[in-house]
Formats: sequence, structure tokens, C-alpha cells
Amino acid sequence: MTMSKCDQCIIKQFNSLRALEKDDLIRISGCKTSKYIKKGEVLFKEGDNINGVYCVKSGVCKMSKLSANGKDQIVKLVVRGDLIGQRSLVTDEVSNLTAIAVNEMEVCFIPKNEVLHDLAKNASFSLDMLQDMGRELRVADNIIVDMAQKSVKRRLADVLTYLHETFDKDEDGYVSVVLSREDYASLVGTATESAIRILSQFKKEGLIATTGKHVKIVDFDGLRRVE
Amino acid sequence: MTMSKCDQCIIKQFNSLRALEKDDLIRISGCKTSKYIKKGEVLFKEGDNINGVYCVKSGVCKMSKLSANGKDQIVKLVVRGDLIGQRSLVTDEVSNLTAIAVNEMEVCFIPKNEVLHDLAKNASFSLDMLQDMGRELRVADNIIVDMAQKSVKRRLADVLTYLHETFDKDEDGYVSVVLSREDYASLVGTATESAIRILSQFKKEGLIATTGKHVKIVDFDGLRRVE
DNA sequence: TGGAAAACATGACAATTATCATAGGGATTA
DNA sequence: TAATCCCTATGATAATTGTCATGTTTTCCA
Repeated sequence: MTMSKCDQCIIKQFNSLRALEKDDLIRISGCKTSKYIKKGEVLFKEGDNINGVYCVKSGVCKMSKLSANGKDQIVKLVVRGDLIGQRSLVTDEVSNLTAIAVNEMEVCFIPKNEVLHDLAKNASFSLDMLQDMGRELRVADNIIVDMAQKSVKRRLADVLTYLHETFDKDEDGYVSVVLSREDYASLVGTATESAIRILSQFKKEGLIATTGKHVKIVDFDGLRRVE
Repeated sequence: MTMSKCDQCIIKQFNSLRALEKDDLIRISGCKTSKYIKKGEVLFKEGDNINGVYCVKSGVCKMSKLSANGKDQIVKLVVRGDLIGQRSLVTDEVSNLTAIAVNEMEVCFIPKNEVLHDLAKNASFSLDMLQDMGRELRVADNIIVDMAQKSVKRRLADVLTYLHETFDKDEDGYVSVVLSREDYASLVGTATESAIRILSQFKKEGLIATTGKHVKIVDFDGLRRVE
């Protein structure tokens, strides 16, 4: 099996690695490791020292954190093209989040030392990373406000819309990425039973259609009006 | 009145500006503006193009965001030594937050163009800023989990503890920074009446003492055990 | 392929939190 | 100093959400 080369990889267009020079990408190719992760497998756990970044070539990953009451809260979903673990590049802290594959993933791991060198040398690379973290920070602010002010029902409607906008749909309009009811609950921060109940209600009201775990939005306007 | 010089300013120890060279600090001194802001005054609003960073020399500032239901949610408090508006340095986006002084503040404003130049030139400056944003991101993740999983009572107990740990206390142990009941509500994401009720309850249970807006923690362990 | 385990579903009830109404107290201003 | 306004406070009630219990369906794997 041949290892793909970073400088020819399309994925890098989607993240800060695009700011690197060809020579640096070739050097990084030489020390990166490539990995397949099965659905449900743990990439790393809260408290792990990851010492590098993962670049997601395909698949989806949930980033979660264990709360004091023992429930997992999904903080964000990481998709194709995203980098995981940028924070570990600039601090020696361990990860604050656990990463678990939602479906089969292919990721590349680049050791910290290799990239640290580029951050110091290449200003446009570090600027790109600053912009990226700034964007993440803005998204996080929005989530805080939503968690604090919106109802569970409204948050679940938002998640459904987000999934619809973010992922591919099959020929019938069903979102390609499937989550368990527990994942939905963990995304909006509610009890699993509540998530199940609200999804059932949405279905009964004709806002969504479901077959098993597969979900499709039927009435966009209706979903937008949910309070 | 003489304008103070950045290179001699103690405040810069607390933020990324510490990574700058003396020459650069002197140059920045020449183009910065200094400003006093009275309690309740707006430094900038959500949607404003701030085009620079504020460095907080003294005072406290609440950073809030208007939610869909018309309530303000305080996302964080900014204190002495913090920089406000780092995101505006690396993106052209407008601010996502409103900044309002909680008490009298003294801030310095440094125009974007002046600092942008340093970000490109000085790797340890941009690395410091990356570290800082990484920290902020971690804090934001924690807040998301707390908002999603903890009760209002528990969140209010956390806020009281945070205020006690973050700000000075007078000789009787009362926290120097005073917030309105509405501010407390806006910090934990609840109705003002609920915040008032819980503070009254904490007082009745002997966890805190209050005189007017001034608050003091009496029973730390008790407050820690609140659920 | 059968059986266990996990995920989904729903009812009943309890706990939490929001909303509305009302009123007192303290600061500010005419 | 009185009038006014804003903040604080508290009761009553409604709405939301969580918890526990129980049954069904689906998935997984030995």
C-alpha cells in the first residue's frame, strides 16, 4: 500500500495546512501516519496527551466531554477536512475532549514537533491557524448562548438543520450521517428520552421523516418555526 | 496628562503583548489611544467593526450576545490584563459580542494595522496569541458542557465561586466587583426572578451573605455541594 | 440463527424553571 | 420633598424537562 503524499492531498485545501510550502508538506508526508478508525472507536480520550494533529480525510467524529453528572456532552462534530488537536500544538496541555468516530474514518496523524517548526517559520501558516481558532471561538460563543437561552426542542431543530446542511443526502433526501438518539441527546444536552420524544413529535407533526436511524427534513419552514 | 508607555506598562505581562520587542512596544505606544469608560457604558456592540484590540488596564467588562428570544447572555467577563477583540486582528469579521463596562474601566486601544505587522514578523507573538486562543477555546468548551448539563442552581454557585476567586475582597470578605441580579441571571442563563430566588435561598441556607448588591461567600463547602 | 444486549419508544410522575402579577425599597430627579 | 423609576423580592401558576418504569424493536455476535 502506498502512502499518499500531503502535497498532493486535496484535503489540505480545507484547513490551515494549505498555508504550508510544498517542501514542508513533503517533509510532513515523511513522518505522518495514516489510520483507519471504525465506527464507535476512540481516537483519543479526555486527558490523553495527543502531541500532534489529526487531519480528517474522511468520516465524522464526535468530540465530547464528560460532565460532572456522568453524562457525555458532545461539544462539536468534526468532519472531512478538519484538523483535530490544534491546541496540543501550542500548549503542552492534555486534551480536554474525547474523540469518537461516528462512522468509519480515515485520518492522518502529524507529530507535534514536525509542525511546531513550521509555526515558528511560516507566518501565513500561523495566521491561518489563528483565523481558524477565531472562527471556532465564535462558534463556541454561539453554542453557549443557544444552550443557555433556547429550549431543548429548538436546539434539536437546530441540530437537525445543521446535519442537513453539513452532510450529503441520499436520493430520497435522507442525511447520510446517522446518529443514535443518545447522540442527539448528547448534542443538545438533554436526556435521551427527551430527544426520542421530541423526534417522535417532529415526525408526528410532519416536520421530519425517519426510517430507523435515518432522518430527513420534510418541512424546513416548520422546523424553523419550532420554539 | 502624559500618555503611559506600553514598554513600561505592567499590564502587558498578562497578555500576548509581552512577546513583543521593546522597539515594537514603543511604536505601538505612539499610535494607541487611551480611554476611560464609565460603569454601564458600551465599549462596542455586536456587529461593530472594531478593527483593533483593547487592552484592559483596570476595571471589568461583560461580553454578551443577544439571543433570539431577546435576552442578553453574558459569555464571559473580561478583567485587568485581558485583551479584547483578538479575533478582529486575524479576520475582517465584525464583533460577535457586545462589551459593556461593569465598573469604571481604563483601556488602551491599539489599531489593527499596527499589530498585524507584528503577527507576521514575530513568531513568538503569534504563538503566544495561539496559546491564548487555545485557552479561551478550552474554557468555552467547559461552559458549553456546564450550560447543557448543570442545573441553574449549580451554575450560579459556580459563578459565585468564580467571582470570589477572581476578584479582590474587602476586609469583610465581600467581593469587590458587584453585579446586578440581572447580570447574575445573564451569566448563568436563566430568568432574573430565578437568579434572585436562588440567591435568597443561598442566603437563607447560610451559604452566602449579601448586603445590597455586595456578596460574600460564607460556606465554601456548602456551596460546592449544591446540586 | 437464536438469544442476549442494546437501542428505541412511551406512560406516569416529579423536579426544575419560566412567566405573570404584585409590592416594597432605594436611588435619582424635578 | 415628592414623584418616578429601577431593582429586588416573593407568591401563584404554568410550562418544560428529567427520572423511573416498562415494553417493543433492532442489532449484534457466539
